Amino acid sequence: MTTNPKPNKALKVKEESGENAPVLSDDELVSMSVRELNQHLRGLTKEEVIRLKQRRRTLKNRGYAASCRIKRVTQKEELERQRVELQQEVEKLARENSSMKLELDALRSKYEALQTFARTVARGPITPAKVATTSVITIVKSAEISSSSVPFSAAFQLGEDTRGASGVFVNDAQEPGNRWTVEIVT
Amino acid sequence: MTTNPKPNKALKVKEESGENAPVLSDDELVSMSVRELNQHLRGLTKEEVIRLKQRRRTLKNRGYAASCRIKRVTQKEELERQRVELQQEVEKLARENSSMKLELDALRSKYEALQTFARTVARGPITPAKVATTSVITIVKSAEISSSSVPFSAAFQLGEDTRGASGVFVNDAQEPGNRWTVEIVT
DNA sequence: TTGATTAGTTAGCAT
DNA sequence: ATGCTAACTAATCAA
Repeated sequence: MTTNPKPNKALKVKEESGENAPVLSDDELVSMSVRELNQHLRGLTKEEVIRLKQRRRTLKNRGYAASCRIKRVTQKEELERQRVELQQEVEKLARENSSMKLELDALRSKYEALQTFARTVARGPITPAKVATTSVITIVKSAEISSSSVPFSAAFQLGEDTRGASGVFVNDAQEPGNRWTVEIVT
Repeated sequence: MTTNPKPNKALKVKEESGENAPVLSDDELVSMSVRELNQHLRGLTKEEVIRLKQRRRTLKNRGYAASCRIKRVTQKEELERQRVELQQEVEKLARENSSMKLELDALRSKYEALQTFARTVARGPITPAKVATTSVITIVKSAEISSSSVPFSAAFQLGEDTRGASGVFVNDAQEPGNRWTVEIVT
């Protein structure tokens, strides 16, 4: 009764109407416009009209149910697709992340090594008597409210009593009135 | 016929059997074991047995259909939950990523500056020949949010091309990690 | 009226 | 026999 109710009912209607030659098939009936349907309804019993309309409604519902199922599985597939996509993105970002972490560590090591070297070198030539400490000062331009600041570093040698320092720094676009933030690293 | 076939059928069975006192309710029938069912089947017509078994099957199927739908929506909710979770993870990783990128850039700048300094120092002591201009630099300690800052001045000699400078400055309580704002007056 | 959705029914497959 | 699922039907809701 579930798999093939169409032929049964179709035959029923045909027999009962028994008037026009091309008796309505399910496809015809379901895809007919209301106007067309009314034309086919001429000369039919009230009961027959009702039955035909009901069959049409049932056929329509069958289609609605089918599209509803299709929609359901489509949405599910879409969700699964997104899940795979997001998982891949997570993996990609995680890879980038760990490689950057490595790069950062490596650079830190290089930096510290260079720092050690710089101290060693600076201690020699430049008046060994007064120089007691060497510091690296990071100067960050802060013209506005941070954000697009151009970091830039310079090195200074501090005086013996840590109350004086001299050094050399290089920067670009050095203009009067500019403001910088200085971080004394060591 | 779809919404309430149970009471009808249940009554039918009751009336037809008309033997045992507690006529089977749907709940009883569907939750009964096969052994129990067989006991209730004693003294019934073959047809009645078939009908009862069929009703039991239908009731079971009703439950199966319900659990099937529940499973369907549960899976869908689970997929959506995972989607949200993955999206959050992506955002988190992206944030970590960009902050590390910034850190990396800053460290690269520091590294290059230190490199420049190291070359300068290694080349020999500060060469007075290059100094062309003298500037006064005001350094203001800004440990917190300005306000109680202690201004303090120092003098620097700027390089001829304004791309290099060397000088001496004095400050109080010079500690590693402090932050300063440097204003180049001239 | 039309379309979408839910619950119940049946058929069919698999265990 | 039991459980699950697809398709269908009817009921119901919304536009």
